[in-house]
Amino acid sequence: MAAAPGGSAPPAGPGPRLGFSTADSGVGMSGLNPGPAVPMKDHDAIKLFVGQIPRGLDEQDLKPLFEEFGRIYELTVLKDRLTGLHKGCAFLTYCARDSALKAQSALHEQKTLPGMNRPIQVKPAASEGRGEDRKLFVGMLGKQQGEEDVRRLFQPFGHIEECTVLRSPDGTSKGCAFVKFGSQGEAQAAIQSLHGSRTMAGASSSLVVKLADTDRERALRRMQQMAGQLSALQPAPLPLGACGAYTTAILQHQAALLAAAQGPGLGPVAAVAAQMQHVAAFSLVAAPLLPAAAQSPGVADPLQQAYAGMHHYAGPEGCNLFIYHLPQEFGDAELIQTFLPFGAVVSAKVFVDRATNQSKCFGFVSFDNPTSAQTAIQAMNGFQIGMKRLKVQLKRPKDANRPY
DNA sequence: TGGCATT
Repeated sequence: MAAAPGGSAPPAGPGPRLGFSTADSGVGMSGLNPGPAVPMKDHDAIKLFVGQIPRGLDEQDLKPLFEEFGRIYELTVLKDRLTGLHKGCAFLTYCARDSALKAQSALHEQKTLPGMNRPIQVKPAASEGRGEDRKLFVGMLGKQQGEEDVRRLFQPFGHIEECTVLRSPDGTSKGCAFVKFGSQGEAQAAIQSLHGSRTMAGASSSLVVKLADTDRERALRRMQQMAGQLSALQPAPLPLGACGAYTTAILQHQAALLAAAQGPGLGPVAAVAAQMQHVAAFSLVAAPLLPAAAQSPGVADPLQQAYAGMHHYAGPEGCNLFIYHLPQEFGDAELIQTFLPFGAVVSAKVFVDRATNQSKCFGFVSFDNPTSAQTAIQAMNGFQIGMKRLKVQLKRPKDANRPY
């Protein structure tokens, strides 16, 4: 009855939104233009949670208490979704951020409403987050796009508190950025409208707009990355393991080839031995570093130097291979292991379909010198695995003309 | 026939 919204509202003009909805989520459409009939709120407005409200008070009763601090944009008493019972609390958004701050400092724990045992609570709603819920990670940007370009893109959705394009030490963009909005609603609106909506010039896929990692997620990601790099650098026990069969077959094949290439006098056994030494030498570099990594992952140490090679990707032209017809189950680590015997692998990447997480059965391997690349082509091009034969050739340069 | 990234 008193619940009828607008029942006693002023007949004309933009009045505050006094609702009785069972709003229980901070996510709303309030970031979008509410239209001419309702007041505008600032982009950096804060949604307040109001607690310790007597059950007898509805929006109209509460309005005078809060209006004292500024114009109200929205005031909603929370009701139980099923029973419709007053839950003793409300969400309150002022048009101006400043009003919310004033109301909070004047009211929070400062007075107790009639019939209540505890003082009123006025504080930012949990949905406002601590900043994490308003901060976006933006991926698949063009490398030439700077902060201003990103701002232009996100400006329509609200007040941008901070905008940072991630860059390598040399200043080149990593193709991603962080954008922090004034409110969670604005951030959500940007995600809805922009994620996947377009492909920026120079990007390989459509724009990514999502919530940024929390600190905890970031720490987890770090650990996973480190684990991945360790497993890639650490050759699996050769006769065993998930890809043992492949590795063994490949080594035998390589042994035969090398034996032929090196002429008489050096048989297959010696060739295999030479490769094992190569692999062993690699292990000697990696293995002693493992305990250090486990104990103090944050310390800058030789481990980071050992990995440094994996961070600068492109070898010069002639060092990069394109490999097609990889087994479906081949990942980066298997690719590295497969090509490690031919030289120092600077990077190896199997391409994965983003939607399905399945390998696309092709990838790239970069060596630190062209001779290793050529040796790898000679040894591995046409190498049969199951029904398929690997195609191993120099990667086509970016600007190469594409034959149909 | 790449470099899909997390201050």
